[in-house]
Amino acid sequence: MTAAPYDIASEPHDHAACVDDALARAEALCERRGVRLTPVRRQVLELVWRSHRPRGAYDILDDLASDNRRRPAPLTVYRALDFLVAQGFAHRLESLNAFVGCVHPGERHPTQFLVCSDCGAATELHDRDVAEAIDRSAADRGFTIERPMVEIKGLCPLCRDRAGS
Amino acid sequence: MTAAPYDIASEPHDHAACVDDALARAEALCERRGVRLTPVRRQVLELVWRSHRPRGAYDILDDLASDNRRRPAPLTVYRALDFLVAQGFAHRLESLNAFVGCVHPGERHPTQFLVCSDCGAATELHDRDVAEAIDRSAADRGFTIERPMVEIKGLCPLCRDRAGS
DNA sequence: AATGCTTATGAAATAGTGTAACAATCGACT
DNA sequence: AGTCGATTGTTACACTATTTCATAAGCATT
Repeated sequence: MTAAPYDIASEPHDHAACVDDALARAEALCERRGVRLTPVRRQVLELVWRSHRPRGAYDILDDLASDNRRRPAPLTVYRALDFLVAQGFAHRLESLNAFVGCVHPGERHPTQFLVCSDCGAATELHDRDVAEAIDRSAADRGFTIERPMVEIKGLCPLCRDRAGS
Repeated sequence: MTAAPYDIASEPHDHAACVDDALARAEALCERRGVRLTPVRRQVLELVWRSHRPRGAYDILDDLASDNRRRPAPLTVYRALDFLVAQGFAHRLESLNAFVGCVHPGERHPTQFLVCSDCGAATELHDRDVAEAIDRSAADRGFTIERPMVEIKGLCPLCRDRAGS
């Protein structure tokens, strides 16, 4: 039996399918929720999904500038990103000031990230034990959680192996 | 029996003693480690400790400008902050781009923060369960942790009660 | 004290990230 | 068509952080 692949974020895979899937899900969810996946928002979502590495707002802005005729204002990108995050289609990584597509759009579970400091890939986790430990810890202190933020920096298996060899 | 105070960060207390204590510990640790707590670094540490709310580098810079005759360059503050963080005398809160004094300088345990979105106070935790859950979660995926970052946004008990009443 | 080495600070410019304020436009519904 | 709310455009600005190069301060060794 071979080891299971670490994660889609750092394993080679059919990424075009990833993107198509993400766009299709977003479309469906917007329909259901009665919100609009406008061209700008759709395009930004696509750009966020260009890789599994978190991307800065200005990176995305540069892409928009080359894809389109005119360069939109930063605010345009930030507004689209705000929308995508609010709808759960993307996540913001506070420690990187960057954004990455959400692999489980629609569901709203507490999320953690493993961020590789070498290749930059960000792996989205939904670890119940971590979430519960955080809930308990906050509750013990009478603290009401609004948004727990867990971003774990380190080396992904691929980069670790590469460094070790 | 009265309830234990929530935390020094949001409870009234003798803050001057807090600061004195922090400076004394830093001094002792620098001595032991053979590194220098220069005037700039000392002053920045003091300013980081002006409250239990995380402070931005430019806030600190403004304070330096009014305390001293001349306004130092931003870099001066960032270098001092880098030193303080490296020595474990202060923490950087990634989600706020801000810095706060470390309540347990010298020891190097994994740290979590409860950040009140209302009053801004940041409470430093060292919760073993949270740390271990994170360690397990990363280990399961072959991920080597360098720096786990846990910043929990929400309402501290004081602000929650105030909001509720 | 003079030398050379390392560490720390100063100064100026610039890069990177994010928002405020206001105007114009679009879509859905009377 | 008219109206309302949501979305986008435009300009300017605020905040956060680093690059580059120069200077100075501490320290060990002659």
